Amino acid sequence: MPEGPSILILKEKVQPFKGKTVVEATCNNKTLNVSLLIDKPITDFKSWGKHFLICFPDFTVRIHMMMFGTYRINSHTKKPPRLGLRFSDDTELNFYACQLQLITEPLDDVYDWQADIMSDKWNSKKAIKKMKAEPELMVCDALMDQQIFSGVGNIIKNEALFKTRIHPESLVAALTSKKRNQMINEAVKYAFQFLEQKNAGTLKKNWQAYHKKECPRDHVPFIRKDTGKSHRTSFYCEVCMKLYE
DNA sequence: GGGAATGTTCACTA
DNA sequence: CTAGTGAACATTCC
Repeated sequence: MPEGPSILILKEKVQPFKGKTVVEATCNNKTLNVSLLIDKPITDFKSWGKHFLICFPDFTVRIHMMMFGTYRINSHTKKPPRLGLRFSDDTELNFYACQLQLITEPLDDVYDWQADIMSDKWNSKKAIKKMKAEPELMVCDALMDQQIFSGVGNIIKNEALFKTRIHPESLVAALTSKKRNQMINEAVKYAFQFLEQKNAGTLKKNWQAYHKKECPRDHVPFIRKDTGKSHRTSFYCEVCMKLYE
């Protein structure tokens, strides 16, 4: 479910609920005091990378889908939802297997919108600055760092590195500035392609690296390895992807 | 049944 | 104190 583009799709789908007032709210664990939501209007939906934000007048409910989160709009599954919202016109929103958090601070104090790769406030110069502050970071970890590239997940990481021919264990400081800029631009570009392809149902079909067995360029087996301090799986080709170190 | 997977945080140890 | 490890959560598929 996660990765930034999927959250944008969710945000788009719930637009009809903007302005509706919650008449009933349930939570299948104790992570959110749902009585706070009763009779409160949803003022907006926002997102920051993988965070989905339901805004109310005086607070925000943060939903993180983690690995397995799902949702249903105007329907539900057999299991009680982690967060279930019902409205007076008999419509409902249900979220499952997700992490909930109440945010009472102003969102501008909590989130650096310029770090969200899919936001129109995205600022690549700021990301470069953050990368320069951690020169020993491997690029696989840098891309997955939500404070630098909010919204990037393991799929976007693998596809962007393959397309730009950068070995995932390359060090940030060793990249040429040209290569670094290519990597950043490709991550952003692919995130939007991800969005389009997911909507078209062609996402998996278009993967060139993620979970692939061999390199489509060189037809040699991909290396599949836990990389970096994040220990997330990378799929890469030692023939065409250069290691900068 | 075991293992893996689009993710993150926290407790614990060396 | 810090870096690294393992656990925890939760779901579905093979």
